[in-house]
Amino acid sequence: MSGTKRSIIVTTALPYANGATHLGHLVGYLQTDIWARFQRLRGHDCRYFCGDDAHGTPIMLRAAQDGITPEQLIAEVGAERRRDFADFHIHFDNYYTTHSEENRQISELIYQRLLAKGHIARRTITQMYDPEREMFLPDRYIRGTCPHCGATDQYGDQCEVCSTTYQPTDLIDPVSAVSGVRPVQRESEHLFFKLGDFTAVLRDWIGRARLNEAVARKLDEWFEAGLQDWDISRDAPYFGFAIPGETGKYFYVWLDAPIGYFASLRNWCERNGRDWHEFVKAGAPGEMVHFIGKDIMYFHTLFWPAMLAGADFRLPTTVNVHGFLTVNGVKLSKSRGTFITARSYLEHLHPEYLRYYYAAKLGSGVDDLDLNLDDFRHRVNADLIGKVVNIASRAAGFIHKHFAGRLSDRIGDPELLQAFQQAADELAQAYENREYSRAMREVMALADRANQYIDRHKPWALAKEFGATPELHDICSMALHLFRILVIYLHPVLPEMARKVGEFLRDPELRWDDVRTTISGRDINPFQPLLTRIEQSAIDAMLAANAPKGA
RNA sequence: GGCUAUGUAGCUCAGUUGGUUAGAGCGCGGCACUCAUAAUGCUGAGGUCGGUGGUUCGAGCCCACCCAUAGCCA
Repeated sequence: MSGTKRSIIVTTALPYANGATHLGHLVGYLQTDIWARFQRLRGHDCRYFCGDDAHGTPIMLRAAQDGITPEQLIAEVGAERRRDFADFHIHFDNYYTTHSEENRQISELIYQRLLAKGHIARRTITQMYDPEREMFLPDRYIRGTCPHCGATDQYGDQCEVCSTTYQPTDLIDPVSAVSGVRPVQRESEHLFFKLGDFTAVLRDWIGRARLNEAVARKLDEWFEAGLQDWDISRDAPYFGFAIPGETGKYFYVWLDAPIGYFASLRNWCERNGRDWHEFVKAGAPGEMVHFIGKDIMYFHTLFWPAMLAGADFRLPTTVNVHGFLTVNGVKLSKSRGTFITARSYLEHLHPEYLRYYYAAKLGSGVDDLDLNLDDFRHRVNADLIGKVVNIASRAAGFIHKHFAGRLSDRIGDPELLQAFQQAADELAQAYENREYSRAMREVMALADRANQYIDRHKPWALAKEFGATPELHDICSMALHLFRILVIYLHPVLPEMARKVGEFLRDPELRWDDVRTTISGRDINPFQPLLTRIEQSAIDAMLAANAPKGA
């Protein structure tokens, strides 16, 4: 146990319950899972909550298109998500859904508190309406000609050709993407959350939240522009929660989505005999850490903390923002074959390859992460198989052949052992600060030193010349001590490998502080291959499975 | 269009408050070794740091403009 025991709630942005999990999704979940596993290995209470973001117009329309109910759609997608995440060894303490009774209750509670304190305004707005489907249309469901550059078939909010932003009413020849008819303008009364009421509260919170510098700069821009009211209602038909005291009005999906973190937590508490208030009440002692992508900063750094403050809940400890994934330098795109689904990856490649590769490239910033598939193969093969696993592979044979599987009770090179142990603090700091790429570099530098140690002492030559000498015993045992420490350092990233190594060394825990001890004199099990190389053919097969149809 | 970021060897990335010949890993060449999942060790060749112009005794690191890329504009 390192220092005081911390109580930490972590979340990753809830995935929207339509469409398959892809490798872009995994950046956030793996970043979070590694952080949460690290905290647990250190002995802290760290609980990871997530779930499906299940509401909104896209899900309603997608279900209608598939001829099923929204409930059926989100159940199917939810089952897939759980499998995908579990197969990547992402461990949630609870994976729930925003379409739940807990979420309804908390959403209503927060809304009513905001309403009672005068933070809700009403205003009539004009929106595009599809007269055939009898529904208001979100901007992205209106297509038309860009008023700025004249490009045809553009979305209702922004032109993909000239990137101008505009209102859907500005489009030339607008068409409903749902029915194909020309939408009409129609008035409707909407409810607004008065975000500006929380300007001082938010500024104060941001000063304490240890946000990334780039994130803080972006926030400054938003503050300078002034915080505007947020439209939190949508008219029927809508798949979501009805707003209490209103007729035909529903909470906008983004209102109840972050509340889903609390719903997931509450559901877990109810099943584990805990009171969820102890985690979320104003002034609650523990930490609450959100991991999100850079596209949804506004929701998590302004709307969400303001809602919490207005409804007398605790505020987040911090919000960690990551960038987007590119594959071979281009963004995920079905037509370019870079939209690689989690499932297709798992059918051809081991999940821990990707966990390691992402870790090797993730820093604390908002930079995008490139999955370069050639680099991926070379890097994983060189680091994980060539360097790390190889250490055990080259030492274990001697231990079993000459020493009946028992390690020496002497330490071959105390100074080197100490150097490995002393890396713990720096590596812990790197994990804590989400500088995983730094941590991986340091671990691989240590792995190099372990291989150099073996080369310098040439156990194969000693065995050939002198047989089973104490020196041979010490050298090979030493290599395994070093290997064990490396695996502990990699444990948050490679939990399955750590488990296998725990069995191999008959040392099942392999927690962070175990680097301080050794397994001198212990009997170990025969060495089994822990991880095999990435073959180009596996990558080719995965790419073929995601290739655009007809290409 | 505005804003916030990013742009460093073939690839992926580090580069602390501006200061001697710009670093790492992978890949590539050479040598050694053969215990190991052809893995390992030693060694070498590759960048003038997106572009232009400034500030400074001195800039990858500051300023201006430009180009490319990403996200946001609720």
